[in-house]
Amino acid sequence: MDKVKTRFAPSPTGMMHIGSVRTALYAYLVARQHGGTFSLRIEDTDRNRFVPEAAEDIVQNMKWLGLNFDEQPVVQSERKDLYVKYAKELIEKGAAYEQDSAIWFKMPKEGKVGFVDLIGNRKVTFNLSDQKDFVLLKSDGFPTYHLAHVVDDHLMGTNPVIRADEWLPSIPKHVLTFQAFGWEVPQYAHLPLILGSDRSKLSKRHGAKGVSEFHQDGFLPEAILNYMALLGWTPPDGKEVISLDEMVKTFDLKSVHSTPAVFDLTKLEWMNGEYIRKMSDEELTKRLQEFLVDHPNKDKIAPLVPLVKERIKKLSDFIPLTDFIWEKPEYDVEVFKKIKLNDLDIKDVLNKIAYKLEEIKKPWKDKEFEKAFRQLAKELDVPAGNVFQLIRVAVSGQLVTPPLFESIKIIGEDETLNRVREVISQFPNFS
RNA sequence: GGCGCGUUCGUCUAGUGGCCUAGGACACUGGAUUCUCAUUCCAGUAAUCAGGGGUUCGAAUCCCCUACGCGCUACCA
Repeated sequence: MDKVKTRFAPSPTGMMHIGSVRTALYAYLVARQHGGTFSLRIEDTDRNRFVPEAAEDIVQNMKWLGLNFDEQPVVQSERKDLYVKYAKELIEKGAAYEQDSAIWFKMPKEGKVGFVDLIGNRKVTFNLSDQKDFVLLKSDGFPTYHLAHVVDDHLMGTNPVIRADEWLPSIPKHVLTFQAFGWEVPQYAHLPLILGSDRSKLSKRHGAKGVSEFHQDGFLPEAILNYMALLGWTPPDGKEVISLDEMVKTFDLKSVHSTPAVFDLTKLEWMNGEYIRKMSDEELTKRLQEFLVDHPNKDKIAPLVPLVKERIKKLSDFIPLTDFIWEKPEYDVEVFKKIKLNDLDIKDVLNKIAYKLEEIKKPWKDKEFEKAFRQLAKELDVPAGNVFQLIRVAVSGQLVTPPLFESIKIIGEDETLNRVREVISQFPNFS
């Protein structure tokens, strides 16, 4: 391939969709690995479906994902005159005609159009007898996708054209239009569709959200990119967790396959967790602070980061896991009842715990703390884990938390003791 | 209906005529570690390669047919 130039060309009819990330990514990778250019084109020629905020949403999400453009975005609605000019040129050339104040392309009725798709090296042939004339320029003066695609990609020098598989049936229109202008037909790569769990085209009803919603849910851009890349392509060495830079080196359009892939949120979550665990504590802290913009204690989270790192799959998981650190939890008797203490009285055990806590020398140390309560467990003839579990619930109100000793150190000796006492007074008999 | 594309474990996939009685990852199950959860580590369940015909000494891999799925069939993209 010589002078590679790719583009991502979404239409702003809604917020940027997760499925389009893969199209954008592949186009980006092809450009980068060939030292070519990558650009954005906003295809806003359908005024009925136009959503004003959508273009900005797309630009922001591409930025967040790190898929940077090499030039100013092309906005089709700003170059209406251009399409009118070219549509008229086709009339002059006898390839188009005007009817009902729209300009139509005249499709030949005989012959075939064939081309070879970069994906899967598929040779596809269409019989022109199945084709119909189609509109190039609508009566509102805006071009259809077909005209805009041919004009823009010729003018921009796009090669190869990377787009979704749903465009494949339109190939005869596009090839013939390029030829009518006397322009070279670019190479095409039609990417297989991304499907929902019911195997139909991925859409909102599958719970497939916009990119910015994944952002809000606490997904990392690198994990999203990595996961989406795997939908249709496997890195040569089979290693699935792979950075953008590595992808640029090893990606190959020819090894992308032509089979539609089902989007699997569970695997994306796993991938996100992999990236979180791989990060340094400092980096994770920074990312969490950026994510927790309105969190009142975001400046104090650093000591918690190593504690939660292995326990969160998404940045947002941090919140429910650490809420109890900052403020006294709401207690529920039922939660206490789940702890097995043989037939011992919960309140009785809590009193003993409070007593021990007062006894332990401050500042509390992990080992002494642990030793003290293992001994208490022995005295009570209860598994040590169950005693720790009681303390955990008394301190956090929850059965699942980050490691107890470290959490308590962050909460502080006084507050810990307060909470245990609070529980004792709040539930006189635990029944 | 017409045209087109596609079909390997539940999902993403490896595989381009013999290394495949089909390998990996996610998920799931069991076990080890453990103060809960998680992480980590081990082990396991799971595809007669959509079905049927060929070609070949030999096919998941090549050819044909059928079935099924999806896409397109707009002055939407």
